[in-house]
Amino acid sequence: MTTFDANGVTLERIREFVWELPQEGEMRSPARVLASEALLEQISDDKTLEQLRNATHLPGITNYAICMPDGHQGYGFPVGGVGAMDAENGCISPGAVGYDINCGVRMMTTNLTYSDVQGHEEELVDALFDNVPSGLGGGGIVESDVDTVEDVLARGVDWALEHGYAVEEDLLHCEDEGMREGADPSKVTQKAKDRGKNQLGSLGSGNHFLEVQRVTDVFDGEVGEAFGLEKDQIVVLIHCGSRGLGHQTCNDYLRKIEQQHRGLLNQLPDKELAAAPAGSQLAEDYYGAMNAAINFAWVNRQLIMHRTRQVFERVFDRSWEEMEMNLLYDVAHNIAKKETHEVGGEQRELYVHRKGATRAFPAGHPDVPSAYRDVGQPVIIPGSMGAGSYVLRGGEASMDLTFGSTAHGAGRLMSRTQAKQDYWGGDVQQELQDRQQIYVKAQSGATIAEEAPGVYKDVDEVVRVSDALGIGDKVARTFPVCNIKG
DNA sequence: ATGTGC
Repeated sequence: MTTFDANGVTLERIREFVWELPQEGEMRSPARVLASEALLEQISDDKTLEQLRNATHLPGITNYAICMPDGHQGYGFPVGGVGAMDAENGCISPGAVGYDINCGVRMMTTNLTYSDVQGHEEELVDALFDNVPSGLGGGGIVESDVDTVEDVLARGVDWALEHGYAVEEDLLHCEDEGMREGADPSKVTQKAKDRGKNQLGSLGSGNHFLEVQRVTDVFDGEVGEAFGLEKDQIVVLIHCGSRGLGHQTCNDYLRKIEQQHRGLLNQLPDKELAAAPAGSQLAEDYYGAMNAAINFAWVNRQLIMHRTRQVFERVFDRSWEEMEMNLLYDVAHNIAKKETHEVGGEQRELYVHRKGATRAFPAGHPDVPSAYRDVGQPVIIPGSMGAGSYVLRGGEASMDLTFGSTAHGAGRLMSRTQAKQDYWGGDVQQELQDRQQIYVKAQSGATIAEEAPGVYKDVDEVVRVSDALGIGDKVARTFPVCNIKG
């Protein structure tokens, strides 16, 4: 049998791109890594595999703890990790959702082509940078009070529709139609709401960005047509999350779990995996608060998209409707959700944790919006700012292999600290412009260094694995035109 | 990811 050894963890090759860590000791399930050998090499000297093994200690973990092709180490649970825990006898873990609750991506299509934008790149990037709030701290598109935040937490994009920041079709092209059931604003702390009230409609920092892109390849014409994608078309990608509100919510519940469920915590190999037992009051409270933070993030991306439409109207002197600036889809890649999956021939209700992983439901699944039901849900996988992105569609194998999930990005190769030692923001920015005609504007040079293309894995390789496994199939590829970030 | 720590 072919094996792969790294950092005291031995993986067995099941078949191409499928590697298994057999169950042993205190593990409650085996673990699986979905990767090529090249991608495995890149996680062989950090804590990714150890964290994946630790995740199998969580109560109620079902089938396998799974690492997507873009996986890398995170807080307790790998980024690129999927863990489905029994919703009655298992648990829910904030560290397996991620600090940035409903960090996610949306893509907006247009009827502009690359030639319409060429020559206007600098004007466009400046206008976007001046009008879309970014960077650390406060200042959003909507300055709200705590009452407004509570409305947003409860209703999600429905709030944006009522206030003229969205049209009906935007809701239909969003997971959960932009409103998570079970959101309970009363379970979000006052401190979290205070942090969120002046951040509605802001990108934030780190890997968050707004990027104008052009479609360079359509691999599947039929699905491309269903998604409204054509070669040379201009699209806009928005990547951000729930800002300080989600971060505070994660932190608040980690502390509460540490206080109230010490027994379970002491059984786990890593304190960062802190989990609330399914059925406990705290599990219900976290789920209500997390769902509310999910709604906040959806409104955040909606407001940024609304502002982007206005910026394009000014730059191109046409209405956004005329430019057909429609939402293709919005995907969440840091969430947990109660879902029903077939396990060993029976239907089971599970808390599916996707941390740096994207839902990838195939054609025919009732949760895929009707516009895409025949082809599968759109999956958006951003690469680095020098590489562009992919649009996939949920693959037939995802329900069997990954609880309906695939990758969420290229995946980091090195820490932010290391990145700042290796790169200088201004140089990276200049090179992108000179060599690839990509215009980048950021609040901080340090952010550009931290997000330099060289700190990311090869998104082509990540997507190759997803496509080959049939969990997410290639539909189209894009390349950056201009990018704004924090 | 983050008013850039526990």
